[in-house]
Amino acid sequence: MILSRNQPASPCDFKGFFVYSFFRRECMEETKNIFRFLSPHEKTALLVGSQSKNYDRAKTVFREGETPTGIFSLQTGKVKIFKMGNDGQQQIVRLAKPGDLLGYRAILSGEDYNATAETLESSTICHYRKDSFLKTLNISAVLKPHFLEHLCADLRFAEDRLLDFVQKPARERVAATLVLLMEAYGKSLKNGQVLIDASLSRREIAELSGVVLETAVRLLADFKEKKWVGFEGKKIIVFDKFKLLEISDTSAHLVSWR
Amino acid sequence: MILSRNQPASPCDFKGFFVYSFFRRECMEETKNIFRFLSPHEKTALLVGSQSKNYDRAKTVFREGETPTGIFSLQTGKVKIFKMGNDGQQQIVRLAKPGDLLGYRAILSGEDYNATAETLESSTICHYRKDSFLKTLNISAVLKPHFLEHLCADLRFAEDRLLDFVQKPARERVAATLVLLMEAYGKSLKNGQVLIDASLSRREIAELSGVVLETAVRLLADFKEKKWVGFEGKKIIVFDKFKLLEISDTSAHLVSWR
DNA sequence: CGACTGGTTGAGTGGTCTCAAGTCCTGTGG
DNA sequence: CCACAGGACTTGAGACCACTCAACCAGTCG
Repeated sequence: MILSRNQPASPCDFKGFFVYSFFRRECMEETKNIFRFLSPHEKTALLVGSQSKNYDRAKTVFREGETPTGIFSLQTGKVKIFKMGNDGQQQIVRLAKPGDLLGYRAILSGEDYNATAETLESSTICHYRKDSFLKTLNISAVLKPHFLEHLCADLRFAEDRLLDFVQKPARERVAATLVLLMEAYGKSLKNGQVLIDASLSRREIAELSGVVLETAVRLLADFKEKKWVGFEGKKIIVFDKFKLLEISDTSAHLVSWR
Repeated sequence: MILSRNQPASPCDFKGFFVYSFFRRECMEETKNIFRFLSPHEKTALLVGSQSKNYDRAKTVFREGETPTGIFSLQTGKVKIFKMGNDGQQQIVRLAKPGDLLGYRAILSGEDYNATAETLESSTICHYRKDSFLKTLNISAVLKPHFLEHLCADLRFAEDRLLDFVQKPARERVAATLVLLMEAYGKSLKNGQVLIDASLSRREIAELSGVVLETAVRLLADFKEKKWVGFEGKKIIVFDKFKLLEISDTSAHLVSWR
């Protein structure tokens, strides 16, 4: 039901086994994630009921408070995971790129989603059914260690970010956001420049940085004026990534605002 | 080596098996944590090299950047886990109470500690050796699912807190800290009052809240003037927990206070 | 053409920080 | 017993960063 919220059901859904098998292939052979290391037997278990689906830009994959029906794998495209503050202000907590899994925390803890996932551009996402996934998790030797490690990494990331948000002023947080975007979606160009290959609105950059829209606009304009970044349509090119790294790591109040 | 940093080695260490067996009992039979559900065989594996140790107040259990030698279990006492910002400002990321495990994330991810653990009062802490723990993790059927769930809970906690810190003003963050302290260390008194049974300095409350010392002082004085809390020596009594919950606007899980 | 969305810039406000000057408390040594 | 040092805590004054509010511009879509 979650799947059908944003997209009409695939026109092929009713055609039975042949199409079903087609979905299975999409959800396994084109995937870059951990599941490609599963044994044939485990793959079979996992793929029961799996479905691949296309989403337009700005479509909701799952929503905070909903009960999960399975786990998602981002095959192509980009997705943001955000939480809604009680004043309506969104805070992006994570970015996903192809190969990333989505919604596994809710499945593993048996809770409802505590964040919302929305596509940043048109994306292909695979959905593995909850029972199939949990069954595979139990019989597989690689899956539990993988998720243990992955959760550890997520936790470290979240706690590092916590520190950043508490202690860093807006300027450093926006610089840190650009660094984060380089890591997630960056493509290296000539002479050390990096293209952030994602079309993010100013509001989304603000929501990543934990600042208000106008502040993000002003700081980006300032970065541009200083020739650290440039704008190419809706995309950002980083001219001086070392400067951004320096700013984002510098402690509060030592930065001069020339 | 970490263990011997704060406390001299136990005078009984050299006495061989008998004392060794004594440590084992302390590290298992008096523990409240997940390990009590292990089978005898698994317990045996886990307890190889385990040691119980007493720490005075304000002693470091492990330090950010160090390489872990094992996993810790807090038997009695209280411990804070904090990260150091690059301006020297500390940020407390978690509080531990008896039964909690410490340092498992570093072990599970194979990284160095990325936070420091320090006792808030004199505590008894058990240390299980890394190799013993990892071996037990592999042979046990309950341990991996337990840690998966636990990491999920930690991650949820960290992301919820991230949102709080970004979006909430100082007043709400300090109120949220008091709610957090009630959940961690609260003891119910008559007429719905709650004693926060921990001697925290104003600085520590500030570090929990992500505000500066003076701001924490001012806001606590304000809460006291409004008769929401009172001070009993270095401990805090919450007179009106509903008011604090309202102010902090937190989605606290309203746990029962012992 | 107007409505609308996304972006930009200006002005003013206020919350939180810094700095500084105290006060209270506790332990120590004379 | 007092004197005193040093730490924790408290309070005041001022600065400043980031927020809100508001106006405006540039596209785009109907």
